[in-house]
Amino acid sequence: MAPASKPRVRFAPSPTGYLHVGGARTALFNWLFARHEGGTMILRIEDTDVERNKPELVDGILAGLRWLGLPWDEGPYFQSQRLEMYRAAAESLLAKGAAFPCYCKAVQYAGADAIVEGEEGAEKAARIPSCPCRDLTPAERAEKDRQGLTRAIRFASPRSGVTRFEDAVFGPREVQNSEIEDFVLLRSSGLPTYQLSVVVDDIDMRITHIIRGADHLSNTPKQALLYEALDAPPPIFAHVPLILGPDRTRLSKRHGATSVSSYADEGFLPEAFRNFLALLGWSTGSDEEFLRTMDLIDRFSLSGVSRTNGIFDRDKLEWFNSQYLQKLPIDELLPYVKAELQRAGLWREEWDGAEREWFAHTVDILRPRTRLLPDFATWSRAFFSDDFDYDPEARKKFWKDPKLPDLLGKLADALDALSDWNHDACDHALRALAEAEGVKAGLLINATRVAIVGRAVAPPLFETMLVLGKLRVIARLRRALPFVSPE
RNA sequence: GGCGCCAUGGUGCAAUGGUUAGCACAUCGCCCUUUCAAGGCGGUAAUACGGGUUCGACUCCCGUUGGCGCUACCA
Repeated sequence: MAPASKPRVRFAPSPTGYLHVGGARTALFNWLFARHEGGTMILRIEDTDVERNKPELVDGILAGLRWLGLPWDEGPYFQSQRLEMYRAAAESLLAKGAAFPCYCKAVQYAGADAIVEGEEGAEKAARIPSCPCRDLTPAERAEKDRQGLTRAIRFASPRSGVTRFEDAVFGPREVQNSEIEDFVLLRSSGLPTYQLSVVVDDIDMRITHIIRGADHLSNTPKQALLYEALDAPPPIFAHVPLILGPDRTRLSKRHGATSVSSYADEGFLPEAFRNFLALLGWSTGSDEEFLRTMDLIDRFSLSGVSRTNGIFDRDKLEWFNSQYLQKLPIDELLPYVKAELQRAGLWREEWDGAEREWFAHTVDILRPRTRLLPDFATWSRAFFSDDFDYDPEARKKFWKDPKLPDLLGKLADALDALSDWNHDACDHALRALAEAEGVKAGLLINATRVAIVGRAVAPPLFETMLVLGKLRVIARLRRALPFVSPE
């Protein structure tokens, strides 16, 4: 047994788009694995494609990882700053004869689909193209160089035999080398392709486990070949299944919100998001679902990763969020609510000081009804501000009875006369009035709720009244009277 | 087209070759109830299809179908 060194993993996004849910889950799996194993997670930005690369997106990706709560241990490294290393590797491969210069124009060699579209007979022969430049003699190469032709460097794939590698999720794999084309390592621009840079970096950074999307599975044999050609031991690969949209196609912009930041904006809790993401393509093997981050770290194992592509289920995500909104220790939740109220311009500093207990209690009675953070500032607004309006639907539903203006006025008086402001006192006062007036308590309760919080949705009335306080309740009741008259 | 991967309710996951195929989301109903939630209880709903192997197959093998991926001087 080799001395067990701690695993080193990396998350390697390319800045061609924002951090989407698929990338987020890959990052999460890497992070969970590293934390579980006591290893290291490296962040590397794969920005070798100058055409598509958008440097300004890097900040967004970093912000997404921070919001998700996935701090990396090393990096970020940028491939664009390590170009010399890739060129040197390509040169050494060239020197060894494991690679060769290619003088073809890029368009001449643009993918199998283009090549196959010929006559029927030609199809089979054209399958795995092998670049003719591979067989050029030294003299011919010298001649091409003299002509000043631009050259790319291609890997000279073995023409027979098989290539094997180990995948922690998909098991041992092997492919026929005849299926592997002479892929480009260094473009004619001198910039490396993904295949080269990823292997060179993973070797240089001593990566032990490559956890990435299954879309890379088919290309892994090429990389296994490169490890061999570079005299480096291959790492353990772990390809995780893809996340698809509800229409079973790859997640993309047309599926609506796919960027992590949009979920942050919508008011999801990062930990709920993590819990949801972790269970998409991985399970503990049991039925447990509510797993806090410590639990996830504790149980995470590559052996629990599924091989089946999964569909992003927004409903389940929301369910997880509502679970966290309800089950989190109140002190953990408060900062999020505070931030939400600040965002809505409703925050008051005393809720962090003298009235902290009031704030905690109010949030506590509100939270069973919340699903997203903004709920605290929208339908719960009246709990944090005197400036609120009456929901038209609620008015329509609970302010129908023509006796209501009169009744609510009397209720305000009765409440005003109370010497003690507590749940039972309010309860008794309201019910006594209902009985004296010959109406159901429910009529008064529902109408009062709309009057004091403006909505049909709120915690139980007397708890609401306690939290609002006597003065507010009475004032709001009287303020509502002119509006209660049914048309 | 070629090569490869995958296949359990609508969705996400369970089930040493032997269970009435389990859990959760969604959905429907009931309970609770002062609105809305939450919570509790229950219902509808799945092993893609066809062949094998086996006393016995969701599980192993083959084929078909379907989905996905790769097949770029993208990553």
